[in-house]
Amino acid sequence: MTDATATRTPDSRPTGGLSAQYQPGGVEQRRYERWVSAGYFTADLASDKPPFSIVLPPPNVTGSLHIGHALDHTIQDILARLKRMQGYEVLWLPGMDHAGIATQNVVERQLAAEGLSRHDLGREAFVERVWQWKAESGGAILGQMRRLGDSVDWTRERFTMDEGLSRAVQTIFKRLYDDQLIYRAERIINWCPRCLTALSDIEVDHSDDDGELVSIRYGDGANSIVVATTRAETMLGDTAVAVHPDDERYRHLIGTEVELPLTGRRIPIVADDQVDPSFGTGAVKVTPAHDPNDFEIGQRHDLPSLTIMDERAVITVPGPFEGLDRYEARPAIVDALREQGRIVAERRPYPHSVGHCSRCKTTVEPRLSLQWFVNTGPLAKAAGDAVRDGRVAIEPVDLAKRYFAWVDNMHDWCISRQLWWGHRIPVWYGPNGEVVCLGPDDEPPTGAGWRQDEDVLDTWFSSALWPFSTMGWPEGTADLATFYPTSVLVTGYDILFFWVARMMMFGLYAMDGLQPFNVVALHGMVRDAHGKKMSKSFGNVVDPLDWIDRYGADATRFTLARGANPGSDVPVSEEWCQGSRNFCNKLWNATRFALINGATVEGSLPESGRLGTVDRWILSRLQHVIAEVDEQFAAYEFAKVCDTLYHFAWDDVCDWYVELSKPVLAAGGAEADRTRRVLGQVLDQLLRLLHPVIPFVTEELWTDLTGAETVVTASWPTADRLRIDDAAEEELAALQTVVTEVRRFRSDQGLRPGQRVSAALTGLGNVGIDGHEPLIRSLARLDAPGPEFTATATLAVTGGITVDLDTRGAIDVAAERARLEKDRAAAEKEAAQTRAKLDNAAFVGKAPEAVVAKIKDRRAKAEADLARITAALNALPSS
RNA sequence: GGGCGAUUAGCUCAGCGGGAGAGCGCUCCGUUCACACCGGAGAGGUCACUGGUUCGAUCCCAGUAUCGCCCACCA
Repeated sequence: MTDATATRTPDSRPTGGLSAQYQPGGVEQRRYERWVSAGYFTADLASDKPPFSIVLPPPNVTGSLHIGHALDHTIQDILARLKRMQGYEVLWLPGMDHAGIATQNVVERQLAAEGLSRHDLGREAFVERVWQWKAESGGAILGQMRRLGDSVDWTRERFTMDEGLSRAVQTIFKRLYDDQLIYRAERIINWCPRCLTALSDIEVDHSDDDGELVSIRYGDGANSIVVATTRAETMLGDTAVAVHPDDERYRHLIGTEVELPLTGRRIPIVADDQVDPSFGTGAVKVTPAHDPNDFEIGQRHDLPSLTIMDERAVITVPGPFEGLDRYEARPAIVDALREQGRIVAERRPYPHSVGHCSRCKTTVEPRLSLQWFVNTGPLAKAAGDAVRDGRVAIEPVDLAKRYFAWVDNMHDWCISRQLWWGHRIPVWYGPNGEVVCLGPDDEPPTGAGWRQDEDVLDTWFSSALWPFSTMGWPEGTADLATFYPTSVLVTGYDILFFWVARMMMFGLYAMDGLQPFNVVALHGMVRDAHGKKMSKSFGNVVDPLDWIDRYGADATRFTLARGANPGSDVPVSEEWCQGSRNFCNKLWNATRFALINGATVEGSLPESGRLGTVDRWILSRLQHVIAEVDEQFAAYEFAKVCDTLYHFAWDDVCDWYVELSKPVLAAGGAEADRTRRVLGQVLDQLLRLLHPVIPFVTEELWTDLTGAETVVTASWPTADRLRIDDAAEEELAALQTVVTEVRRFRSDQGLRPGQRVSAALTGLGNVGIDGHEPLIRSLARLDAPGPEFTATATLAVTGGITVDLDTRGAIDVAAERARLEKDRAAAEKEAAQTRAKLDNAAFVGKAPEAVVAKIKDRRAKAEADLARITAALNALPSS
């Protein structure tokens, strides 16, 4: 012991004698650096262990890790550390995402603060600037991961814009292009007039906004028709009015033309099934260039598409509205129409669903535009089938429904973005309309007039390759051969569509049908103590570093893991984090106690036959806990793992086993030696079990306890059936009941804990704990009856055990009577209930035998209790 | 407009066909030599509502109400 302590600072040592409190700060930093330098986290390709691999969902290089990342990383680290201990060769591959639009926005905002725009810098200089920013921001994120304790393989760190990953992007782009799964087309896409780029469908958030529904008369006299719209400004681009073919009101107008107000243009009235006759007037204005529905109608009827706004949603139609923004144009046009008497009805407010850019919240403008798309049909089919046929399991299974709903109804994916930060589309256009898609090793065409496509790819395009691009694809690397498919993907359900589905599509496509992961373990979002979403505006955001600074990484991790039920959101609060900190401290002190008292892991564990009940009991409990925790881990039930270990550590080990061991250790001798060995064993195993969740404090304690190098690579405990001891567990349960009953009596009687009371215990032999009378006396603070012993109170404990106490007038008879009467009422109720059940022939006839037997036991116990309590009541002196 | 989920102690949540649980909070007692980031004892719930199935329902089924989430091109 003294040898081991010599090299440590006193206040970070459990046995240092100074600190009764665990100080995480220094320990965590020191331990982490040692783990990394020792190479514990580096996956070894030469290993003959079975592989276990996880790729870290790459955080965006924008900004820093938030508490949601901390949850995501904690869960992955738990799995990585668990599997490492279970004998797998673990690869947990870290990295970051360039996060195209998000990062570009951040840097553009910085530039704006300097009064510059990206155009002032030019493309090359701007991209250079983003790289600089990435260097700073990325470094901060890596630092945070170290603070959390992430056991990632730093030698394999990747970035989505790395050389290698860029090759992967270009390779798969070309392959998809050659397979005609990528195409360029003019389509209605979601356009953000602020970010000035196209967006995919899932980058648009819909919300109900207040608008105005105006009804406008097109044409004059008998041939006029009234249309309703929330977007009056788009009427400048109308090229038709559509009605339902069966609508009697308008049948006579189909095929005729009306004059479009304010424009002097005449537009046709067409019949289309898509029109709902019951909505509004049953007549729809058709603006093919600015509405996805209208675009489809336009296609069916061969209507022209008139683009009336530029990329900033400013009206470009020559005339009085030219130069007006869409929101300025709307009232201006309504006013103009009103002047002409064409507004026949207005409804305001009129709430309707409007799409917003998920990045900047600007209202999206549907826009006809030439973009690149992925033909998702065959890819999505494969992605759905892989889950349907069980090759990929989604945990929890409920969320698979959402997954299917998405992949089975997927639209083509718009992948081009009018940004500068990202993977440039590897397509070149020639002077005579040539289009060439280049692979990574192809030389760009030379000669006058050739130019590369200006656009970059959706950031999720490269993310979709992450599980294999990070391992060296398209080269056939050893990493791929060993670690692909990855074992499990851990991520939040919020990016099931953004990322998971797309990794499935591209993984199956690029890796010849091999899925990117075998299991998708989805967790929820971190929320505040009242289940509310965390948001900056609400002021309830938790910074994980703040908690790590004040309570330690272990406490932060435990708090998150403790709330992580599969698929459900995780509420956290500072109070709970304090509770987790307290738990770590409890372990610290329990181990300190053990070390002070000479607990050891040396030598073999004595056979059960040589151990006392208490030792056999705690070892038996330990086996149950190991088995439970294994099951819970296998089901990704991290909250339950934490709960199981928390209660075993605190209740069984600290509150009972340590207390019960004190008199044994104090007595010394061979039994004390055996208990020192058992105590060492229990803590050894407990600390291993806890290590995946709280790696730092367990490392510190375990290495002290065992003298071994590290718990990181220690073996995972296995449950030993032979140590399960039902008899010992029953005996301990009885012992605990006796002690608790006496304590309750003392508390009810207002007897101070220090006040000695002599008592006679009888009936302990009924449950085989007569040998433990000294222990019971010690825990319940009961003296042996002396020569002048007089029983003044009788405690009837379950199981036929009686405690006669000599309280010498200290007893409050009225209180004791009240207490006993309460107990009697409870016993009576229980007796009556069980009796009624057993008297019910239907129950006895139909219920399973075990249930009936259980009820019989309960009745017998209740009746025995009743008899004893009644006797005790009768024995009470009349007050 | 579809789909999914939730409703259990003051708060946040487990549980789930046969005796209502945890953490935190609350009350009382405590300077017992691992720990006051502690120990001991306790209070607190007709398990949303209404029906049904069953010997038996917090748990299964149907409906109702409230809340939440996801998806959606109804002008």
